[in-house]
Amino acid sequence: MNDATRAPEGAGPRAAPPTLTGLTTYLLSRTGKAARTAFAAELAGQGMRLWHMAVLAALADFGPHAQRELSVRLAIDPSDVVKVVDELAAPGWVERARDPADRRRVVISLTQPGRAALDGLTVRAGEVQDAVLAPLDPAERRQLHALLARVHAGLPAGPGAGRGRPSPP
Amino acid sequence: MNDATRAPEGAGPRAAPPTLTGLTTYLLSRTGKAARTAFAAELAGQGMRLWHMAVLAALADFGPHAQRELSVRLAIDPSDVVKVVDELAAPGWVERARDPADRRRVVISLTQPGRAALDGLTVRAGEVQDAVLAPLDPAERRQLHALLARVHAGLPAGPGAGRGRPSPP
DNA sequence: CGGATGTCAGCCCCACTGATATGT
DNA sequence: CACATATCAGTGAGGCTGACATCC
Repeated sequence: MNDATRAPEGAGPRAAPPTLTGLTTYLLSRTGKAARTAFAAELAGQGMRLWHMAVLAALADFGPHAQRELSVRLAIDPSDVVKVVDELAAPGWVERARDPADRRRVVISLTQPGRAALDGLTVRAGEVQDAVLAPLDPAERRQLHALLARVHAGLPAGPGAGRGRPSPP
Repeated sequence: MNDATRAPEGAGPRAAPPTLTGLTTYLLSRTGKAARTAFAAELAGQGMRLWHMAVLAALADFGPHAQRELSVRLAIDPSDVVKVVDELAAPGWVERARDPADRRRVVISLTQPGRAALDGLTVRAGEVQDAVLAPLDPAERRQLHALLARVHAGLPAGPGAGRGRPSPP
């Protein structure tokens, strides 16, 4: 913002620009990406991806879902749900079954091994979180969590909702 | 975590799983992605991308950079710096010049139009941020910002740092 | 609605060129 | 000083992945 025409080589060449770090959304995006990447790497070691855990969590918390319900709840594209469920069904962590009441619907439900797997993943997630939030003490972590929860609750809707996607006529 | 084997379909089919929302890193990732996506959409309307603004900001805050310095500071791959600088140079927002002292180095500097463009983008970013942080009052926003700044400062390093990049011998 | 396929952007790795520094 | 070698900056091509659009 001033006449910083000098190149401050000795003044920290790897510091991020204040113009960016002054934006909370930038920090949000950066830290969020770091957290996501770190945990994705953790999952990759077990041949899994983030959506896999998300689906397991949704099934554990809310019981069986139709695939479309999963896509709505997790804000994931319906096209992509197929593969994720496929890959979760292969090791037997979820099961596809026809809804007895409405045989058109395919209901996905969590199996016991699936629940056990989710528990393991949750532990891993906690470890990664501990590393990411290392600079904060417990009280601050609770504070951060509470604030983020409110921001998260205020988010419009799924993935394409942040964009200019008004209700179609 | 408990015996939530009941399927509360009628209890909010678009609520996120508590197993996930209980993780601060999940909220971080989610809100961060929302912020990033929203602003990226804003920039897309002007034919720009996020890295464009990042480069402009780095140049404005710290003065001219060699491309490699940009790549280090912004944690962006050197290969990708080329295109970004290319696209910023096209409208005349930045200028390339060979360093006379070391002709390997190409020094990028911000032009006046570039600075003006950055100012405009900063305003847009503020608007998007205002929308994202709508649920929080000013004091809470400051709190959130301070916490995120500390987390951000504690992040390992650039892009490949989260992954398995041990120190070479 | 479930499912398959294709496109597009972002991120990253690698190989190549030219300039510089270093060693004999 | 000349020449060979190692090192580093910039550049381009390509691969992998996640998000989204389309069609059956």
